[in-house]
Amino acid sequence: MIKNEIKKIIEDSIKENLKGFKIPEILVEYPKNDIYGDYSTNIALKIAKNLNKSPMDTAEMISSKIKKQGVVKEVKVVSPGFINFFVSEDYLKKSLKEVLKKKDKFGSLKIGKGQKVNVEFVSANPTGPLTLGNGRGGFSGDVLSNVLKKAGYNVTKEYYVNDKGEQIRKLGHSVVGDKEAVYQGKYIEELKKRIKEKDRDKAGEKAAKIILKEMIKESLKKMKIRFDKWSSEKSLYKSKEIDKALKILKDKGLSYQKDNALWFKSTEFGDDKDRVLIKENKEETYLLSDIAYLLNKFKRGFKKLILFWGADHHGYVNRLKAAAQALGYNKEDVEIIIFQLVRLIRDKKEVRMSKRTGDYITLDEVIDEVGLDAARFFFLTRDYNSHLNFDMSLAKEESKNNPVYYVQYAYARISSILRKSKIRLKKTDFNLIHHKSELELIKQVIRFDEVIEDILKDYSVSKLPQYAVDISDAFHRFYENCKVISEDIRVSQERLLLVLAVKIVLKNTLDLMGVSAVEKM
RNA sequence: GUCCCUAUAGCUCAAUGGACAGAGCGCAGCCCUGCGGAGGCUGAUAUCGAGGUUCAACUCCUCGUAGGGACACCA
Repeated sequence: MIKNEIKKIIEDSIKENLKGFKIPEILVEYPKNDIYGDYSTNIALKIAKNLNKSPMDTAEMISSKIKKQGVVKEVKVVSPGFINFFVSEDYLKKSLKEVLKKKDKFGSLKIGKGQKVNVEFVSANPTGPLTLGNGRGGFSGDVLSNVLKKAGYNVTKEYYVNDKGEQIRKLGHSVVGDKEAVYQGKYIEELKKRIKEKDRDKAGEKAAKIILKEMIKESLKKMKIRFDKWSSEKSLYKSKEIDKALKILKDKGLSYQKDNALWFKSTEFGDDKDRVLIKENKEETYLLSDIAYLLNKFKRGFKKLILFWGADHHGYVNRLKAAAQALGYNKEDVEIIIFQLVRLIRDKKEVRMSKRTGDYITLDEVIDEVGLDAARFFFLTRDYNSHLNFDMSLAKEESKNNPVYYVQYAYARISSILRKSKIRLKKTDFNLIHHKSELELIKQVIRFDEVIEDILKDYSVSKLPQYAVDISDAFHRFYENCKVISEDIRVSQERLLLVLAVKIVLKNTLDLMGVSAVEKM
């Protein structure tokens, strides 16, 4: 990985110049403008003050000890103190050969060291069809899991089913159709026809099962999301794990009785108020089962728990983190990713998505209308913090003219070229590659593993579609400038190998995103 | 009232505190005697407001303004 090699070079130089100096995190970035080279660092600007030197002098000092060999072709110090690196062409070509050698293994990292990670996402209550919000969390969780696997983690994708309690009871009311009915919509009408139970609780349970099996699981299939593990709230009661969790809290003195209810002293761990575990009516709260579930996950050996929650659950974060600490685990090992909700616009008006009013568009409908690839790409491109507006008409319009097609078109073009060529591809040192657009393309190709590493830092899967667009962009430009298949067999052969490398990496990227790589379109 | 998120081009979104703020759609043009024109190339248009921190602020802090969400013995 070139980025890390450069980091090492900088580190070595600083060590050589300043024995015993405590080096802060060295940041290596891609300069926006290529006159500033391929990689750049601001380290001199960062440490100059501590050294009582000017940033320029510091930068000069660091760069003077860097030899122009191997990866580094040129080092330039630029005001106010940046050190810019130009990567040697030979090194680029060497890295390109590595891509061709490793094929789809390129980009696989060992950072995870096989550590067990649990990623929980969607986990929608079985009370209705999946919504756009579930789509956002679902695609993000799925793709992050793929990236973690690629980085060497042992990942379990998990769905937690709340098949017990208040929501199910409300569902029961709705199916039976009494005064306390809350859910509406076509699916409730369907359920009413199918479920003859007069007992609300039984009706609710039956309905939940049907919804989970026939609606949610079917939607997930459509979304191409496969969970490794399904956990159920009810089973936590059956297995007595609820009691075990309760006992731990009691033994640690972290629960107490008040107003005929049992409370959890979550304030001891930074929550703003204590929370109820067992209500006055002797019923357990969801928090209690969530605590038991947390314990269950840790007991299964996961070192890290990642959860995808919609912004409406934000207030719940401190509670769960408090619970983790109460059980004796680190709150840092519970990573809760909050994504902002999706607003749906139809006919220029906002459509409130609510299972309770029956006024919503299901995820299924959206996928059917815009296509899975476009839907995935659309959701993945947005940052978790963006409050995105999903305009149905726009989405349909864009589905024909979407960045995803730009990427897929690049892939189809590549496939077409490779199909067309009859030249046998042999090993090469790429001595005939020198055009700017060729070199730019190589730089994009070999950057793939750096993208994976970057995503691990903040779990932002949106870097993936961005990268897919970047590499497609570089390819299309290369295509305009350089004819791949020509009379010159030697040039053709080298370019074909470059195209093959692009194909390998692009396929890899699309696979991680769960977007199909099509040979023809 | 308290807490969280957001405000960037006409629209939808990018930009680990960095060097002239990037894409797509839309708009004004140009490019097929060349492997897929679903492409390439030009151009126009943007950081909500006021202070502050910093060598450097779309990014961090404070105060506003506007929008979304959360504040239960609901999940």
